[in-house]
Amino acid sequence: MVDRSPTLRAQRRAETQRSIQAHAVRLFTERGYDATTVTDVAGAAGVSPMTVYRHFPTKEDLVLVDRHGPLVAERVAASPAAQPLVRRIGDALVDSARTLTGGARGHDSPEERFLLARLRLMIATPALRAKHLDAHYALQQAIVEALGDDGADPDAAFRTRAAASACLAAMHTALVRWAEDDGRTELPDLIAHALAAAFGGGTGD
Amino acid sequence: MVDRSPTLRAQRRAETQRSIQAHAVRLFTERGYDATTVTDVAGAAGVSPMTVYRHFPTKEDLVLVDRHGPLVAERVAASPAAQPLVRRIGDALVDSARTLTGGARGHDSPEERFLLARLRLMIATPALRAKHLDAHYALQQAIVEALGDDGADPDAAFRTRAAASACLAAMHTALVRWAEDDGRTELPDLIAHALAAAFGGGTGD
DNA sequence: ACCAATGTGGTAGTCACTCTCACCACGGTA
DNA sequence: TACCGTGGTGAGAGTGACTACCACATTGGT
Repeated sequence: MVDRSPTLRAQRRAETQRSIQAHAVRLFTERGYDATTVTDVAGAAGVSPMTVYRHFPTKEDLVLVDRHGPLVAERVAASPAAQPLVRRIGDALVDSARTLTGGARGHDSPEERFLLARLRLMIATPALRAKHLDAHYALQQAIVEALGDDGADPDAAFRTRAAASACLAAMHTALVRWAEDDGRTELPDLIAHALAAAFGGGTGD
Repeated sequence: MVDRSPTLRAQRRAETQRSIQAHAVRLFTERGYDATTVTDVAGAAGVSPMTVYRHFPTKEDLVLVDRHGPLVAERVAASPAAQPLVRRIGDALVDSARTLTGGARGHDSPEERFLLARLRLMIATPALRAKHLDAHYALQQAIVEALGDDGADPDAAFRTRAAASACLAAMHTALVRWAEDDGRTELPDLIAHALAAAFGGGTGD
């Protein structure tokens, strides 16, 4: 027999992980991030504080949004190499945001709303701001690798890194604005606007 | 009555503050940031842990470099308004770096070396990376205010913020490279290079 | 039915950081 | 000189994030 099943044990593990994060985000939005202890989260999820740390290395990771990486990397790699770097990266960021927020408004799946709740929590909570900025580091690395500027020429990697971090910073400005507007504005459009403001009018369609 | 004298009391306060930070930076560079406790720093400076927290709200603030703000703001405000935003901000960043690192090499004052030690510590220590990125937030705000885009048009402020954060992110890439190279490269030149990579060749002289 | 792997809980501990109370040197005033 | 108010400091207890070590139980393969 080929072991096709997700081993049922892994299923349980994934389920508790999902449960912990769901309860965490709920409590954070209800009481606030600082006012909620890890023990509270553990209690709400019906597990011990230990288990929380087994699944999420830090309290901040309970909110961290990590799905951008592969998506952005894929888009960047697929973008036409003739375009300037910031254009390629900028378009990838806008496209990814469009995908993650569900393209046009209308079909807000629960999963999608959960994603946006985490994102807004991350941006609106001062204690998480630094971590969120730091998270863009991983994204930057993913972009550099996707563009293949990683190995040979260190200067090419440096310049790619500079362009990527600049694009991500502009995007972050858009995220902050989006969180402040309480989501009334369309995130992809805001990102395109921020990129245009930083790199000139040609980046966001 | 306005108390005009430095009051000798304030002098003592400033002195202990200087002493605490000096011992902190020394211990951090010797043993590493994580391996040094606040109690260690307090002991080395001959004060109680309480006193450390009275002067520096967090352990991270013992290393934080805060002098860029006013300097960059001043340069940005003085730059010609005809230039595009990223050019004005970029030039201000390069000029400020040149000033803070002592222009040409040669006259490394003790104070200046201390500044650079803190800066390198800040960048090379993973635990401080997030804080350092977060510190650019204050810089970004200073730039927005210096450009006077703060009040009337919210969109102008947004675009300025996007441009400023993008410039700062590019600069941060240069800082990382500089720290990795152990200071062998000239910081202002690296910043100019990073800005050029992100915004096109016209930004760094 | 056995055994190893793995997810989990408990306890104790470290460290950053806060709060509260008391001390005392410094500052101006009588 | 004597007198207080202010402000920098110290000591202690306490909270919360996070870790290390050990024990227990369930799962998965033999």
